[in-house]
Amino acid sequence: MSPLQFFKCLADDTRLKCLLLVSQVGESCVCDLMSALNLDQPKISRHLAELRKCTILQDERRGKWVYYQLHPELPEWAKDVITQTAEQNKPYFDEQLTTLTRAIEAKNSCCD
Amino acid sequence: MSPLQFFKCLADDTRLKCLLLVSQVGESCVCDLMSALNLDQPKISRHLAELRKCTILQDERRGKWVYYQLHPELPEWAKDVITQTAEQNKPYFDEQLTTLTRAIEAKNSCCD
DNA sequence: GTTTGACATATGAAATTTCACATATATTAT
DNA sequence: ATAATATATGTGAAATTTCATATGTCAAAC
Repeated sequence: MSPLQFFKCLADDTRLKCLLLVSQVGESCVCDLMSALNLDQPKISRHLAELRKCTILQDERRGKWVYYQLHPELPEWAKDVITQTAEQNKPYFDEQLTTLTRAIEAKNSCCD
Repeated sequence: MSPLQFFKCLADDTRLKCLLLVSQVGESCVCDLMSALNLDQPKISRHLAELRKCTILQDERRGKWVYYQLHPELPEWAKDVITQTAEQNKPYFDEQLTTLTRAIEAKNSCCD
């Protein structure tokens, strides 16, 4: 993966937030990202597809749900960029992270 | 500077290469970047202006020439992203770096 | 003060990206 | 087999970004 392609993927608000959220919580299903970001389903899905095609995220179907996580073969430098960005820019996605974490913990997420 | 704005700036081939080159050689004038990247003047200039407006690069006029360097107030995480990317993706801009370095060393750059 | 060289910016066209909406697919439940 | 839920994708329009060309600005040389 070229650095240009990588940064193009990070250059969109929806994709960047999805990526930072997933990197912080480990994995997330589409519906939880939907409600955390308060966006409609096709929009989330399309952006996740782009991250998937670039081998930045990996998807895994479990029953009706699809879970996304950082792709295990993502180069180290790219992983570092993502985690560094997440750690140092909490205000950018803090609100969404709180919503997402709360949903996961309370098991009141869509995936019950 | 928001991470989104930052990554949007890196999401263009010309800007990313300019940035990686400048980060590797310390500073560079516009004309040397022009010849290293083999691009016309307005194109380079416009992209440098964007990096300048985002406080990623800093410009400094010295006589007829304008020199660009990483902005000293760039947040650490952002500096790290740039240097990490540069170190781990040499093939992406190696050819241009060689040309640029050679021009600077030989003092046969435009700025004699 | 006119010219020359280095760089910046204005402008509209072209290319790219994003979007909303409709529709398709996959899995589970009935 | 049908329905319901979760997710993916096709499509053309809208928004954004990039580009080429022309022109503007600034500093040094004459």
